[in-house]
Amino acid sequence: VAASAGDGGNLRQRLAGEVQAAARTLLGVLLIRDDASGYRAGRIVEVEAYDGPQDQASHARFGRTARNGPMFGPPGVAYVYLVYGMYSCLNVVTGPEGAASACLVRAVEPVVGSEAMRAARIRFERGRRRQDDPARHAADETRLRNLPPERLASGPGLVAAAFSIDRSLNGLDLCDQESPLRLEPDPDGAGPREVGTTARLGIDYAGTPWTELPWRFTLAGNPSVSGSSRQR
DNA sequence: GCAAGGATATCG
DNA sequence: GATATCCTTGCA
Repeated sequence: VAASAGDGGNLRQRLAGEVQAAARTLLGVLLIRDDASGYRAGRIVEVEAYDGPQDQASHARFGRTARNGPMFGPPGVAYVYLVYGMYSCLNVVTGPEGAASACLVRAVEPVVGSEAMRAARIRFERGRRRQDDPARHAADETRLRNLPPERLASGPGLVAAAFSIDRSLNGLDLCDQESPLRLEPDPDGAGPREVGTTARLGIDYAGTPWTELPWRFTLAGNPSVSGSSRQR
């Protein structure tokens, strides 16, 4: 990745450090989607840190594989993978090249284009089901049409659906202001804020101490943090 | 509590 | 090549 001028380069530099610091840096940063489905922007409010091959919760724990290649590359690049056969998850690669650390973007608070996000969620839900059950589709659409904006991207799979993210964006440079998916500083996010920390979710296989480390970071009290209805 | 769903890592 | 598992979600 070529060094780029301006904020993108600055952000990349801040992502190049320790993954926990990078995770805190990402909180409040704007995720921008600029494609044919409409401009969308949201504030990152929840991330998890994954710290390279020694971290037994990380995809890098088996070393470099066909899937996790971007994790070993330069910071500020997207690592997108498919989980549970149906949801894409967006990670921001962190640390110096070769470090294989990354942050999973778990929740985003919509700022601009929430209706485009809703439309993308509906498209995703339509395409998800193999059997075409019209009644089920109608129920899904009703649920999504009634969803409050702050719940449109309040989970890792939901972030991907709302921002039309799939593995075709794997390896994309998120710090390049020309990218159709990118990161930008939030001019309104510079104020005081409280960062919450908990253990990471969905990694029971990792064993101690990895399951217990407080490496999930949230903007405390933000309505778009995932699992407010089922907090762990 | 569990089904949906496909790629992945690992084993043979 | 087969199979257990997975950084999830929403409904029964």
